[in-house]
Amino acid sequence: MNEKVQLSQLSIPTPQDFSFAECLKHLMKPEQEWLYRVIDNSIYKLLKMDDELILFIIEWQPGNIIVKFPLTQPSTIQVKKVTTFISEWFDLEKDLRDFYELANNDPILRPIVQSYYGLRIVGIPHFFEAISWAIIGQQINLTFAYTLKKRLVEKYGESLEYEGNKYYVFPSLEIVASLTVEDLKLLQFSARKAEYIIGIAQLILQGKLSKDLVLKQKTFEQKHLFLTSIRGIGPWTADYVLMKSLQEPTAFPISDVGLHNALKKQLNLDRKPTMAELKELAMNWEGWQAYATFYLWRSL
DNA sequence: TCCCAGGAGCGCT
DNA sequence: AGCGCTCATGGG
Repeated sequence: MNEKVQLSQLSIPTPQDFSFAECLKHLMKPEQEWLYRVIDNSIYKLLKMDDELILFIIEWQPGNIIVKFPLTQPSTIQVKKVTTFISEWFDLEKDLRDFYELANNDPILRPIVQSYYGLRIVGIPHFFEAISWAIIGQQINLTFAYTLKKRLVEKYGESLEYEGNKYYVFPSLEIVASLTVEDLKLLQFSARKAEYIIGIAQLILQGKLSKDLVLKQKTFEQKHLFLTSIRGIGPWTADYVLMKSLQEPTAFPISDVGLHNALKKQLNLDRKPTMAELKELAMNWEGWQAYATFYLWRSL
Protein backbone atom coordinates (compact mmCIF):
# COMPACT_ATOMS: atom_id res chain seq x y z
CA MET A 1 0.00 0.00 0.00
CA ASN A 2 1.37 3.32 -1.11
CA GLU A 3 4.81 1.92 -1.59
CA LYS A 4 7.50 4.40 -2.48
CA VAL A 5 8.93 3.61 -5.85
CA GLN A 6 12.70 3.51 -5.89
CA LEU A 7 13.68 6.59 -7.86
CA SER A 8 16.64 6.48 -10.11
CA GLN A 9 18.73 9.53 -9.34
CA LEU A 10 21.58 11.36 -10.95
CA SER A 11 23.84 14.07 -9.59
CA ILE A 12 25.65 16.67 -11.70
CA PRO A 13 28.15 18.98 -10.01
CA THR A 14 27.66 22.69 -10.70
CA PRO A 15 30.30 25.44 -10.75
CA GLN A 16 30.86 27.78 -7.83
CA ASP A 17 29.33 30.75 -9.62
CA PHE A 18 26.23 28.93 -10.84
CA SER A 19 22.85 30.25 -9.75
CA PHE A 20 20.07 27.76 -10.26
CA ALA A 21 17.60 30.36 -9.03
CA GLU A 22 18.56 32.84 -11.76
CA CYS A 23 18.30 30.15 -14.42
CA LEU A 24 14.89 29.17 -13.06
CA LYS A 25 13.70 32.76 -13.30
CA HIS A 26 14.71 32.78 -16.92
CA LEU A 27 12.83 29.56 -17.54
CA MET A 28 9.70 30.84 -15.84
CA LYS A 29 9.41 33.99 -17.94
CA PRO A 30 7.55 32.66 -20.97
CA GLU A 31 3.92 31.93 -20.25
CA GLN A 32 3.38 29.67 -23.23
CA GLU A 33 6.34 27.32 -22.98
CA TRP A 34 5.31 23.73 -23.43
CA LEU A 35 8.68 22.01 -23.80
CA TYR A 36 9.30 22.01 -20.05
CA ARG A 37 7.49 22.98 -16.90
CA VAL A 38 8.67 24.55 -13.67
CA ILE A 39 6.88 23.44 -10.51
CA ASP A 40 8.10 24.42 -7.04
CA ASN A 41 11.69 25.08 -8.05
CA SER A 42 11.85 21.85 -10.02
CA ILE A 43 12.08 21.59 -13.79
CA TYR A 44 10.13 18.85 -15.54
CA LYS A 45 11.40 17.94 -18.96
CA LEU A 46 10.58 15.27 -21.50
CA LEU A 47 13.12 13.99 -24.01
CA LYS A 48 12.95 11.31 -26.65
CA MET A 49 15.99 9.07 -26.63
CA ASP A 50 16.46 5.80 -28.44
CA ASP A 51 12.82 5.86 -29.48
CA GLU A 52 11.74 6.15 -25.87
CA LEU A 53 10.13 9.07 -24.07
CA ILE A 54 12.05 9.88 -20.89
CA LEU A 55 10.67 12.28 -18.32
CA PHE A 56 13.08 13.73 -15.79
CA ILE A 57 12.90 16.21 -12.95
CA ILE A 58 15.71 18.63 -12.24
CA GLU A 59 16.30 20.02 -8.76
CA TRP A 60 19.22 21.69 -7.14
CA GLN A 61 21.10 21.25 -3.90
CA PRO A 62 24.11 23.45 -3.23
CA GLY A 63 26.85 22.25 -5.51
CA ASN A 64 24.80 19.77 -7.47
CA ILE A 65 21.96 19.45 -9.90
CA ILE A 66 19.87 16.44 -8.94
CA VAL A 67 18.00 14.60 -11.67
CA LYS A 68 15.21 12.15 -10.97
CA PHE A 69 13.48 9.81 -13.38
CA PRO A 70 9.97 9.27 -12.04
CA LEU A 71 8.63 6.93 -14.73
CA THR A 72 11.50 4.91 -16.09
CA GLN A 73 14.74 3.36 -15.08
CA PRO A 74 17.09 4.99 -17.59
CA SER A 75 19.82 3.05 -19.31
CA THR A 76 23.45 4.05 -18.86
CA ILE A 77 23.42 5.66 -22.27
CA GLN A 78 20.28 7.59 -21.51
CA VAL A 79 21.76 8.85 -18.26
CA LYS A 80 24.79 10.01 -20.18
CA LYS A 81 22.63 11.80 -22.75
CA VAL A 82 20.58 13.51 -20.08
CA THR A 83 23.77 14.62 -18.35
CA THR A 84 25.08 16.11 -21.58
CA PHE A 85 21.73 17.74 -22.26
CA ILE A 86 21.62 19.41 -18.86
CA SER A 87 25.24 20.46 -19.07
CA GLU A 88 24.49 22.20 -22.36
CA TRP A 89 21.14 23.54 -21.18
CA PHE A 90 22.81 25.49 -18.37
CA ASP A 91 26.22 25.90 -19.97
CA LEU A 92 27.82 24.19 -16.98
CA GLU A 93 31.22 23.64 -18.59
CA LYS A 94 31.91 27.32 -19.07
CA ASP A 95 34.34 29.08 -16.75
CA LEU A 96 32.82 32.54 -16.34
CA ARG A 97 35.59 34.17 -14.31
CA ASP A 98 36.98 36.05 -17.32
CA PHE A 99 33.52 37.24 -18.27
CA TYR A 100 32.80 38.54 -14.79
CA GLU A 101 36.13 40.31 -14.68
CA LEU A 102 35.43 41.92 -18.02
CA ALA A 103 31.89 42.84 -16.97
CA ASN A 104 33.06 44.45 -13.76
CA ASN A 105 35.15 46.83 -15.83
CA ASP A 106 32.27 47.64 -18.17
CA PRO A 107 29.92 50.42 -17.07
CA ILE A 108 26.93 48.88 -18.82
CA LEU A 109 27.43 45.28 -17.77
CA ARG A 110 28.61 45.84 -14.21
CA PRO A 111 25.22 46.56 -12.61
CA ILE A 112 23.47 43.88 -14.65
CA VAL A 113 25.98 41.21 -13.79
CA GLN A 114 25.68 42.11 -10.13
CA SER A 115 21.90 41.85 -10.26
CA TYR A 116 21.83 38.46 -11.97
CA TYR A 117 25.10 37.00 -10.79
CA GLY A 118 25.30 33.27 -11.44
CA LEU A 119 22.95 33.35 -14.41
CA ARG A 120 24.23 31.22 -17.24
CA ILE A 121 23.11 31.16 -20.83
CA VAL A 122 20.07 28.95 -20.74
CA GLY A 123 20.41 27.18 -24.02
CA ILE A 124 18.41 25.07 -26.43
CA PRO A 125 20.55 21.94 -26.76
CA HIS A 126 18.16 20.36 -29.28
CA PHE A 127 19.70 21.63 -32.52
CA PHE A 128 16.62 21.45 -34.73
CA GLU A 129 14.49 23.02 -32.02
CA ALA A 130 16.96 25.88 -31.65
CA ILE A 131 16.98 26.64 -35.37
CA SER A 132 13.21 26.31 -35.65
CA TRP A 133 12.66 28.59 -32.69
CA ALA A 134 14.98 31.22 -34.11
CA ILE A 135 13.21 31.12 -37.46
CA ILE A 136 9.79 31.28 -35.83
CA GLY A 137 10.92 34.33 -33.89
CA GLN A 138 12.20 36.21 -36.91
CA GLN A 139 10.53 39.60 -37.28
CA ILE A 140 7.48 38.89 -35.15
CA ASN A 141 6.77 39.74 -31.55
CA LEU A 142 7.76 37.15 -28.97
CA THR A 143 4.24 36.54 -27.72
CA PHE A 144 3.10 35.52 -31.17
CA ALA A 145 6.30 33.49 -31.63
CA TYR A 146 5.45 31.45 -28.53
CA THR A 147 1.92 30.98 -29.81
CA LEU A 148 3.25 29.59 -33.08
CA LYS A 149 5.69 27.28 -31.35
CA LYS A 150 2.98 26.06 -29.01
CA ARG A 151 0.72 25.23 -31.94
CA LEU A 152 3.53 23.36 -33.71
CA VAL A 153 4.46 21.39 -30.61
CA GLU A 154 0.86 20.61 -29.68
CA LYS A 155 -0.04 19.41 -33.13
CA TYR A 156 3.09 17.51 -34.13
CA GLY A 157 5.05 16.74 -30.98
CA GLU A 158 4.80 13.52 -29.03
CA SER A 159 3.61 13.86 -25.48
CA LEU A 160 3.14 12.05 -22.24
CA GLU A 161 1.05 12.77 -19.18
CA TYR A 162 2.41 12.79 -15.66
CA GLU A 163 0.59 13.87 -12.51
CA GLY A 164 -2.12 15.59 -14.50
CA ASN A 165 0.24 17.59 -16.71
CA LYS A 166 1.06 16.97 -20.33
CA TYR A 167 4.70 17.05 -21.42
CA TYR A 168 5.77 17.47 -25.03
CA VAL A 169 8.88 16.85 -27.06
CA PHE A 170 9.68 19.01 -30.04
CA PRO A 171 8.24 17.57 -33.29
CA SER A 172 10.55 15.04 -34.89
CA LEU A 173 12.60 15.72 -37.99
CA GLU A 174 10.70 13.00 -39.81
CA ILE A 175 7.34 14.57 -39.12
CA VAL A 176 8.36 18.14 -39.91
CA ALA A 177 10.20 17.05 -43.05
CA SER A 178 7.02 15.40 -44.29
CA LEU A 179 4.80 18.44 -43.72
CA THR A 180 3.65 20.75 -46.47
CA VAL A 181 3.75 24.53 -46.41
CA GLU A 182 -0.01 24.44 -46.22
CA ASP A 183 0.10 22.34 -43.05
CA LEU A 184 2.08 25.03 -41.28
CA LYS A 185 0.12 27.89 -42.78
CA LEU A 186 -2.88 26.44 -40.99
CA LEU A 187 -1.00 27.19 -37.77
CA GLN A 188 -0.44 30.74 -39.12
CA PHE A 189 3.15 30.29 -40.08
CA SER A 190 4.05 32.44 -43.04
CA ALA A 191 4.69 30.45 -46.20
CA ARG A 192 8.32 31.51 -46.09
CA LYS A 193 8.94 30.34 -42.54
CA ALA A 194 7.14 27.10 -43.31
CA GLU A 195 9.51 26.54 -46.24
CA TYR A 196 12.53 27.33 -44.10
CA ILE A 197 11.64 24.97 -41.28
CA ILE A 198 10.52 22.09 -43.47
CA GLY A 199 13.61 22.52 -45.63
CA ILE A 200 15.90 22.48 -42.62
CA ALA A 201 14.29 19.32 -41.25
CA GLN A 202 14.95 17.71 -44.64
CA LEU A 203 18.56 18.91 -44.72
CA ILE A 204 19.24 17.46 -41.28
CA LEU A 205 17.65 14.15 -42.26
CA GLN A 206 19.80 14.07 -45.39
CA GLY A 207 22.87 14.49 -43.22
CA LYS A 208 23.72 17.83 -44.77
CA LEU A 209 23.21 19.78 -41.56
CA SER A 210 23.91 18.83 -37.97
CA LYS A 211 25.53 20.08 -34.82
CA ASP A 212 28.56 17.96 -35.61
CA LEU A 213 28.92 19.46 -39.05
CA VAL A 214 28.91 22.94 -37.50
CA LEU A 215 31.36 21.90 -34.79
CA LYS A 216 33.64 20.45 -37.43
CA GLN A 217 34.22 23.92 -38.84
CA LYS A 218 37.50 25.19 -37.46
CA THR A 219 36.81 28.81 -36.65
CA PHE A 220 33.80 30.67 -35.36
CA GLU A 221 33.61 32.56 -38.64
CA GLN A 222 33.48 29.29 -40.57
CA LYS A 223 30.73 27.95 -38.35
CA HIS A 224 28.79 31.14 -38.90
CA LEU A 225 29.35 30.99 -42.63
CA PHE A 226 28.29 27.35 -42.78
CA LEU A 227 25.03 28.16 -41.02
CA THR A 228 24.23 31.25 -43.08
CA SER A 229 24.71 29.25 -46.27
CA ILE A 230 21.44 27.55 -45.41
CA ARG A 231 18.18 29.02 -46.63
CA GLY A 232 16.31 30.60 -43.75
CA ILE A 233 19.40 31.09 -41.61
CA GLY A 234 20.69 34.64 -41.80
CA PRO A 235 23.30 36.32 -39.60
CA TRP A 236 20.98 36.80 -36.63
CA THR A 237 19.75 33.21 -36.66
CA ALA A 238 23.28 31.84 -37.04
CA ASP A 239 24.45 33.79 -34.02
CA TYR A 240 21.38 32.86 -32.04
CA VAL A 241 21.89 29.16 -32.73
CA LEU A 242 25.63 29.30 -32.05
CA MET A 243 24.86 31.01 -28.77
CA LYS A 244 21.93 28.87 -27.60
CA SER A 245 22.70 25.47 -29.05
CA LEU A 246 26.47 25.36 -29.44
CA GLN A 247 27.52 27.37 -26.39
CA GLU A 248 29.74 29.69 -28.43
CA PRO A 249 30.63 32.60 -26.14
CA THR A 250 31.58 34.85 -29.05
CA ALA A 251 28.26 34.46 -30.85
CA PHE A 252 26.75 37.89 -31.14
CA PRO A 253 23.31 38.59 -32.63
CA ILE A 254 24.20 42.24 -33.06
CA SER A 255 21.06 43.10 -35.03
CA ASP A 256 18.79 41.72 -32.33
CA VAL A 257 15.94 44.05 -31.40
CA GLY A 258 15.93 42.91 -27.79
CA LEU A 259 19.63 43.74 -27.48
CA HIS A 260 18.97 47.19 -28.93
CA ASN A 261 16.14 47.83 -26.52
CA ALA A 262 18.21 46.68 -23.56
CA LEU A 263 21.04 49.03 -24.50
CA LYS A 264 18.62 51.87 -25.11
CA LYS A 265 17.36 51.35 -21.59
CA GLN A 266 20.77 50.96 -19.97
CA LEU A 267 22.19 53.99 -21.75
CA ASN A 268 19.05 56.02 -21.21
CA LEU A 269 18.74 56.79 -24.90
CA ASP A 270 15.61 58.15 -26.54
CA ARG A 271 16.34 55.97 -29.57
CA LYS A 272 17.91 52.65 -30.33
CA PRO A 273 21.68 52.52 -30.66
CA THR A 274 23.15 52.77 -34.15
CA MET A 275 25.18 49.96 -35.66
CA ALA A 276 28.33 52.04 -35.14
CA GLU A 277 27.50 52.49 -31.46
CA LEU A 278 26.79 48.79 -31.09
CA LYS A 279 30.14 47.86 -32.55
CA GLU A 280 31.88 50.39 -30.35
CA LEU A 281 30.22 49.04 -27.19
CA ALA A 282 30.82 45.44 -28.17
CA MET A 283 34.55 45.99 -28.45
CA ASN A 284 34.65 45.73 -24.67
CA TRP A 285 32.87 42.38 -24.79
CA GLU A 286 35.32 40.62 -27.07
CA GLY A 287 35.23 36.90 -26.38
CA TRP A 288 32.04 37.09 -24.33
CA GLN A 289 29.53 38.74 -26.65
CA ALA A 290 27.00 35.96 -26.12
CA TYR A 291 27.06 36.42 -22.35
CA ALA A 292 26.89 40.19 -22.65
CA THR A 293 23.83 39.78 -24.87
CA PHE A 294 22.17 37.23 -22.63
CA TYR A 295 22.60 39.36 -19.52
CA LEU A 296 21.35 42.41 -21.40
CA TRP A 297 18.27 40.48 -22.49
CA ARG A 298 17.65 39.61 -18.88
CA SER A 299 17.79 43.29 -17.93
CA LEU A 300 14.65 43.98 -19.96
C1' DT B 1 -5.09 52.87 -37.65
C1' DC B 2 -0.27 52.86 -37.41
C1' DC B 3 4.04 51.11 -36.06
C1' DC B 4 6.73 47.59 -34.54
C1' DA B 5 8.31 42.89 -33.87
C1' DG B 6 14.49 38.55 -30.70
C1' DG B 7 15.00 38.94 -39.97
C1' DA B 8 15.96 36.90 -44.39
C1' DG B 9 16.16 36.50 -49.34
C1' DC B 10 16.30 38.56 -53.51
C1' DG B 11 17.24 41.83 -57.13
C1' DC B 12 19.52 45.81 -58.51
C1' DT B 13 23.52 48.87 -58.46
C1' DA C 1 29.31 44.40 -50.86
C1' DG C 2 25.73 47.15 -49.90
C1' DC C 3 21.12 49.08 -50.26
C1' DG C 4 16.05 48.75 -50.81
C1' DC C 5 12.00 46.06 -51.47
C1' DT C 6 8.97 42.41 -50.07
C1' DC C 7 7.08 39.02 -47.22
C1' DA C 8 3.41 38.31 -43.12
C1' DT C 9 0.58 38.81 -39.16
C1' DG C 10 -0.27 39.57 -34.28
C1' DG C 11 0.49 43.00 -30.37
C1' DG C 12 0.30 47.33 -28.23
